[in-house]
Order: sequence, then C-alpha cells, then structure tokens
Amino acid sequence: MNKPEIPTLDDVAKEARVSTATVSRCLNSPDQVSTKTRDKVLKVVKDLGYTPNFGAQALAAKRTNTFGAIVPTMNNAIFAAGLQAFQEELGHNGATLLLASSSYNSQAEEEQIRSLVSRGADGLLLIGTQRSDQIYSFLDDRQIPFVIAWSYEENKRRSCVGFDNLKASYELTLRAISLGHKKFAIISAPTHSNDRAKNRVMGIHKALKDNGINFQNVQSIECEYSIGNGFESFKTLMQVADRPTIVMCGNDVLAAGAVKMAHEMGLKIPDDISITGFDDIELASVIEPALTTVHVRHKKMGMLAAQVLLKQVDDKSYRENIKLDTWIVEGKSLAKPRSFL
Amino acid sequence: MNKPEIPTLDDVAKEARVSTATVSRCLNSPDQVSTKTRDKVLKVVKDLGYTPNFGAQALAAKRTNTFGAIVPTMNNAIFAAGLQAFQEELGHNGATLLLASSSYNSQAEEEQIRSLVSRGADGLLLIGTQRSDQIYSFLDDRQIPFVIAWSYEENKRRSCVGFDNLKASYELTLRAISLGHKKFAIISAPTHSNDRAKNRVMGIHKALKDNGINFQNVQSIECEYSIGNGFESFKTLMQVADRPTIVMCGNDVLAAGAVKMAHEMGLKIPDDISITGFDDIELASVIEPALTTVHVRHKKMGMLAAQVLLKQVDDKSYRENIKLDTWIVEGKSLAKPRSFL
DNA sequence: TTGTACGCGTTATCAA
DNA sequence: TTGATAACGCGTACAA
Repeated sequence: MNKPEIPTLDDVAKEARVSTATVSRCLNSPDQVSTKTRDKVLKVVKDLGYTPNFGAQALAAKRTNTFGAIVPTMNNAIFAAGLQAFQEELGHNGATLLLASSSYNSQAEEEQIRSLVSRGADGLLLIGTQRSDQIYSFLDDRQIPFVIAWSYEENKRRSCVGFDNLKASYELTLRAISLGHKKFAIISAPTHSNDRAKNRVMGIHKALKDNGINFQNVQSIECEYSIGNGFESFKTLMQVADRPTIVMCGNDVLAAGAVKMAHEMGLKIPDDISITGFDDIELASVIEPALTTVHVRHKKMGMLAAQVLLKQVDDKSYRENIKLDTWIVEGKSLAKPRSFL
Repeated sequence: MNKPEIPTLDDVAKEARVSTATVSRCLNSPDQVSTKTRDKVLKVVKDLGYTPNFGAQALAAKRTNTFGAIVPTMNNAIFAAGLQAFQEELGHNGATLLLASSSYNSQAEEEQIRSLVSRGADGLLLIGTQRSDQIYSFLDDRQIPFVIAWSYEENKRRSCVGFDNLKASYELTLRAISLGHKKFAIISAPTHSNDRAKNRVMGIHKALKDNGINFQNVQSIECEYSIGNGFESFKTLMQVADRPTIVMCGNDVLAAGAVKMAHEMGLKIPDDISITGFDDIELASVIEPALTTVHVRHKKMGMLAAQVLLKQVDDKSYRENIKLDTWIVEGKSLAKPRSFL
C-alpha cells in the first residue's frame, strides 16, 4: 500500500519504449508521428492514466490554457449568463476559466488582474472600459490578450464585445417621452467608475435634451445594484412635492426593488408611476408587472468574447470590436402617465 | 523599443547581489532572512516589478494556490452568493478560484473534475454528494482535498459543509399540513442525479406519511431549474380534475415560474393555491406575493467551505462535517387552503 | 519519423 | 543567515 505515484511523461516513454519527445509529440502534434507508434503511445497513456503536469507544461510551453475573468459581482444574475457562455466556449476549446470578482472596486480589480496574470492566465475578460492607464499599460507591456465586454468602443488598440449602452438607454427614454412622460427620475449605479452606468445615464440626459426637456433638475440617485438599494432609492425619489411620473433604473435589479417599494407605497404601476429596467435578466419577467427593459444578448456576448480572446492568443496583434444589438422588451411597467390621460 | 522582458528571480538576485535562494526566501519565508537583506531584496522586487512565474512555482512547489469549483449552473442565482463568498475567502488566503459549470450533467462534471485536477487545482469544491465511485476514488488516489457543499452527510471519509435538505423540506411541509393542506403537488429538479432535490422530495413524502396523508398519488413533475419550467409545470399540475391546494417547488426559481403561471390563470395566491419555494434567493422577496421558502445560509456555507478546504490542504487527513441550520421564511404564498376556511 | 539534450523559473536540500 | 546546486516535468531545437 505505497502511496499512489502520478505517472509522468518519462513513465509513459519507458513503458512505450520511445523517447519522451515522441510521447510529447503524440499528445501535442499527433500528425508528426507515425500512426503505429502513436497508437502504441496513446494506449500506454490511457493505461497509465497519464495527465500532463500543469506546472511543467506551463513552464515549458509558456501557456496555460486558462483564461481569467474579473466580474464586478456574482451576487446577482447580471453577469451570470454571459459568464456561463464564456466559460462554455472556452471549454469547447480545451481552456478553463479563472474567476474573480471585484465587488465594483477598481482597486480590487487591478490587484486581481495582476494576480490572474501572475497565475499564468493566457488572456483576460474584463467588464467595461474604465480603469487606470497604469493597468492598461501593464497589460500591454506584458502582451496579455484581453477583451472588454459589456461596453462597446471604437478602438483599434483593444478588442471589445459589447453594446451601445448610451444608445439603448437613449431609445428607451425616447419611448417614455413619446408616451408623454416629462418628469423623470433616475436610479443608477455609481457612474464615476462604471462606464456602462455612466453611458446609460447620459443616454437618458441626451434624449431629454434632444426633446427640450430640462434634464438638469432630474432627480438621480446612485447606488450599487441590489434590490434593497432600488427599494430605498425609490422611496427617497418619491418623497418630493413634485413627483416624477417615471423612474428609470440602471438595471433590472434596481428596478425590481423600486417595484417592490411602489407596491408598499400603494402606487399602481404603471398608472401612478412608470418604472423601467435594463438588462432583461430573468427577474424582469417574473415581477409584477413585468418590466419594460432593454434586452442584452448576454449569451452571445460571452461566447463571442471567448472567441475573440482565443484568436488574440494565436495572433497577438489581432483586434476586433463587436457591437451587439439591443432592443426594448415591452413589459407592463411603462405606459402613459396618468396626467396625460 | 525592444520587447519588454519579464523579470525573473535571477534578475532580482543579480540586481540585489544575493543568490536566488535568498530572494525566494524573502518572498516565501521572510523570517529566515535578516532584516537588512530582506529590505534590500524587497526593494529590488518592487523596482523591477517582479512577480513569480506561476508555472515554475507550481512545478517546484507542487502547489498552485488555486482551487477548483464545479457548480451545476451559473444561469441563476442559486449558487452565486455561496460561490462569491467562497471566492472571497480564498482571496483572503492568497488563493484563487478556477470555475466550471457542469450544466447538471454528471458526465460533464467528471470531465471537469479531471480537468481542474490536471490544471493543478490544490483542492475542489463540489456540489452535492452524488457522483460515481470512480471519480471519488480518482480524487482519493491522487489525494486531492475536496469539500462537498449544499448537502450534508455524516461521513468520516469526506468533508462537507451543507444543510439537511430533507429536514428543511420536512418542516416546511409540516407547516403546510398544520395549515390544513391535504392535496399536495410537487415541482422538483430531476432527482436521479441530484441528492439535494431527492432529499427535498423525500422530506415532503415523509411529512405526508407521518401525518397519514397518502403520498403515493401526489402529482410530481421533475424538470431543471428555470422560471420557464416552473411556469409550464404548474400549468400541467393544474390541469386535473382534483386540483392540489398547494404546489411545493424544489427551489425559488421554479416557484417564481409557478407564481407567474398562477397569475396568468387568474388564480389567487394563496387563496386559490399555495406555492412554496426553497433557497430564499433574492428573487423570493420581489415576486408578488413574496414566497414562503426555506432560508439557506449561502454566504456562510461558501466561506466555511473555503476554510475547510484550506485546512485540508495543510493536513491531508483533516475532515470536517458542518451542518448549517435553515429556517422557514414567511412570505405570503403559503396560507390556509380556501376549502379549509 | 524519432531521439538527445537543453532550458524554462522556482523551491528545497545541503553546506558553508 | 546565506549560497550552490539539484530537482521538478515538459516542450522543442537540433541532430540522426
């Protein structure tokens, strides 16, 4: 009962009576080996249950086949579907995912980027564009391939797979305006370090401006995405003399909280107040009334991000900017304001 | 403009005029080095921006400081909170998380276990107890530390951090019975490869049996966790002559779908039909009416799982079985059946 | 097509 | 307290 030894390339080589080089080739570039020896070697590999040692492989080949992703949060479902698709696409290509979450803290994100890189990540998935020049040049210096998701930017130097947050938000706002809304309020994620949130707010402002509605005195609350925060923020926004007729939320989670508070306050949605979301996560369809929100193609985004990233590993100079379309999902939470009836 | 060179231990050693061994010690066991040389070395480390090469470290030290987790799904929030806590606790200890999702496919899970192990995971987090003997002995043979979460079992040979799914479900059922319910229906995840789902169903059956209610002809539908499946299944369950007065769902996601269908069918909850969930994810509190469900201490579970796993890495023979408590969360979706009024 | 032999960047043992 | 030096297991020129 001696402790189980994990077989190495050497063991396989000896057993198969070939050199380690041949075994290595059988595994990594099978066509350079004669069918006969290959079959022989692969049988031994199987018999011994050989699996390559990761560290040694990484050291010698200078690649790990692992990719890092840093998401702002795993606490709600915003990134879940995209991440799952990303992971699956990596899996199809024999790669695995290293995951970290930054809790929307850019300091933490930087540390995690460095950590994942030093852990040998072949490439990274990052959310949004907003981070220090320092960390971008760290990545550039080390030639670490990375893809930015959830945001879109025209940028020859970086790859991104995302969508136009500003435009999507602009269009949703236009819809509200066309229904007769004039008094807006906003619940958003903190905009200073979150370009998606910033663009979503800017989209609203732009639409208002373009339609001659003063956006300077639109009440706006910034808070992290959580149902509880949406809940509280909505209450605050309603405690004013001249109530808004619509509260636009930076994402569905906030909107869900807002809806809940509206119920508690006895406000009818959408008669007394309209509420909109963003992201179209499953949550949006279950709450009552279903949210009018913006559909984002999360799965497609995750899958494409993985594909772009894999291409960049093969060709370090490869860059691609992909803009996915979004569309408004009609729920029951947005309608004409009562004053307009 | 030559390509940027990544500094190695050697570079640091030369620059600081010490041996590589000393540099290594400064980083890994600082107290074995004199304060003076340590300061000198660490300064150079910082100046050069040195970070250890992961592959080399893994190869030489036989450990990677990365841990693998395989969750059944990332598509909904069931595992999100627990996973985030797990990841954070690892982070506090300088370790990172390798994540894979099996899509509730045990075949896929096995492959991913092997993949993560061959990628040098120091330990694994697994969900539930149900998997082949083969894969368990694979882990034992290689002496890979692992912790099972979300399930609890008395087992000296394995560690687990979970809760008693059967008991929690049993108690929720008792509550329903005490309110007067006699006609039950169940929507559950597939029970053949999911011990949590199986135990939850068994808990219901046991409670019924213990109270003299025939559980043989309780209608039961098995489907994967999704709002859509809950939606459809609920409809099916209601298309019978003798409708149940309560539908107990294997988790909140299914329950949310059931609630949605109840609305569409014009059924009042809980007057016409009671619906219960399980897990107490955020979703449970936002839907209307709020779900009566079972609270699971996801965060605590994730954190403890990480701690147990880390202990097992230090001491391969360490084992711990932790049972967390659960409790019923009172929503508005469970009440006396109308027939009982 | 196959084998030899070196290098990858650390850690750890043993001496000094 | 420090320094030489031998592993660690694999990939890959280069040679045969």
